[in-house]
Amino acid sequence: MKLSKFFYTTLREIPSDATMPSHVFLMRGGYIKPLSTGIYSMLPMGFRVLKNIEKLIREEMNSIGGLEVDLPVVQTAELWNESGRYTAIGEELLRFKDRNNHPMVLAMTHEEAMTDMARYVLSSYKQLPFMLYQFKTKYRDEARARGGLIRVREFLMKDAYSFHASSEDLDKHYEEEYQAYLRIFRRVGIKPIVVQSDTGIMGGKVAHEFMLDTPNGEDYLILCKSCGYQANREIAKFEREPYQGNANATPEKVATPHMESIEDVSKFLNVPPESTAKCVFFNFDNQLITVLVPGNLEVSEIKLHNLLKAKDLVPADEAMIRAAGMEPGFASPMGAKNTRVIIDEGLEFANDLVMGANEAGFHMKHCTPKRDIASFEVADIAEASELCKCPNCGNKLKETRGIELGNIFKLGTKFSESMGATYLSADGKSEPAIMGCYGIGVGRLMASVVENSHDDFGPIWPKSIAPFHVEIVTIAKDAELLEVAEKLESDLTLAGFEVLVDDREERPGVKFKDADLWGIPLRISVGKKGLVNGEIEWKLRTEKNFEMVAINAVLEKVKLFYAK
RNA sequence: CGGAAUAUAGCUCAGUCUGGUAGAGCGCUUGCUUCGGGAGCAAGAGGUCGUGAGUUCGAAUCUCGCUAUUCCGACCA
Repeated sequence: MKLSKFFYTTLREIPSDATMPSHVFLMRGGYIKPLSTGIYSMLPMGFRVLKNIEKLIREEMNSIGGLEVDLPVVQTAELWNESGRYTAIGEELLRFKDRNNHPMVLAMTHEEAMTDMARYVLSSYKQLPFMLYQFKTKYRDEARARGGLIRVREFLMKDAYSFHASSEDLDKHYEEEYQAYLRIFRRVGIKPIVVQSDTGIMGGKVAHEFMLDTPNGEDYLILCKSCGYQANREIAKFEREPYQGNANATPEKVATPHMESIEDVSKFLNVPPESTAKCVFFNFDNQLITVLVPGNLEVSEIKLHNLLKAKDLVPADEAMIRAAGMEPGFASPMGAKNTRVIIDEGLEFANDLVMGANEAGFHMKHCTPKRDIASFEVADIAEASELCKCPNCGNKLKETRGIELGNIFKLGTKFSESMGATYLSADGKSEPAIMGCYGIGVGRLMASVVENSHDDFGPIWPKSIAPFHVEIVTIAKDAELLEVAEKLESDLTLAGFEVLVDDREERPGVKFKDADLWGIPLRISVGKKGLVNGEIEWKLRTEKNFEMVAINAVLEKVKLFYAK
């Protein structure tokens, strides 16, 4: 491909709205073009990378028995009603009406459509198991798209769904998917952190997320360096260390004027934060939920969400709190009425705590929940942090941030049951298929590769997905140089390599800067000086310096380079 | 959905406070000179100053509404 015939652009300056490296370079290199918030067009350069990633994922899906299909993006509300998700999902699901006034949706994922396809064909246990996958546009009406391709509204996703006759068979396939995912990420140069994750409104039980470890990540991960426990902070468990003081001391009211935060109170009373109890209020279906966690920790809204099976959970307003007999800022469930009280596991056996006195300007010392709170439920509702210890081995936990590259998920029978994807078992009984689902965001992976592999000048694409295998740059406008470049191009192309020739009448500096933005693994420069000796310059994108190579040795050397 | 900000040439931005002929750099076109990490000179093309009202003799500039975009947070199979 001659650059003069290619459709491309590069930006000299950093787009004003780009902050993350992947966003900056994908814009500057002319890979993507924004069309609206979180909606991007792919230019030829970007599309080539995307297609290469797609190809690589396809190979791995086929290698574990996947069969590629294609499902519609526009679907009926009716289909989504079958699974119950038409009402269960909030505004993230884009709803609209067609000309006949039928309610429709833009698919944000394809469990329903895939289950629909499965039930059309499935009738006997003899057909199981099978795994179907596709590369398909998803639309999610994200409240806040950000970071270029990292979090978008419309995106390409590989989504796979497997169907099984037994949970053992699902387990077996789940492991195959897990290994295939590791291979996919390794092939693009990423070593993911695999964490246990929330199963959310998908139903199901076990789920893992594959995360790129990066400070730019949106997800918080909790890791144990000694035993390998890894979980998304949303659901991470940790060992509780109930505060133990003087178990026999009885509650005593103390003045704490204007001390509304845990930090203020613990400093003022000279007690450690973990000896206080943080009281947080939520409104769940107009019922007041009072949550109590150790003062040094935060409430995990995800855990609470899952515990309550809540769709809408919002902070309670002051009037509601006062109506239950509590005083915001100085609150505790002691003596409270008309509220459901949930306390974290870490407080169940704690004693001698400082809690609110439900009177402005006062707290109570020496409180023991078991004794002093009339009735409560105990649950795991505090958020893990670096202050906590590993639930498995008791060592100190670490926190890091990550970008979710993909997830795998044991769905179970949520969809097959509600939608009737059943089969007759060997003993003639009708059974719902047991399902798993497995997703990878293709565009997000493309951006993540850049996050993971770039320098100050641009992306450094791995050989597996680079937009071209080789870029040939002519160093001066000279017919002879172009002839050599063209000869190399045709030799390499015949050998199956994809070659970009920068044949522009531009100064070398311009060409080199652009080459860096395109991140092609191998750059061959054809210049007058080298040509005298029948040599070209061989430079890897990963290296700073180049070496001289005889023109007639180039083809073999390229083959060798790409064989590795 | 809360908080903050921005909207002027293809891109990055100045001009707005203090109303009076639409600006710069880069990019683009043409010519000349250059030619190894985003060259120089010269001449050009390119903008209903997001949008709608209002104030004014006069609005990019002041006032109000709307829209879009970005950042922080909330939300997020």
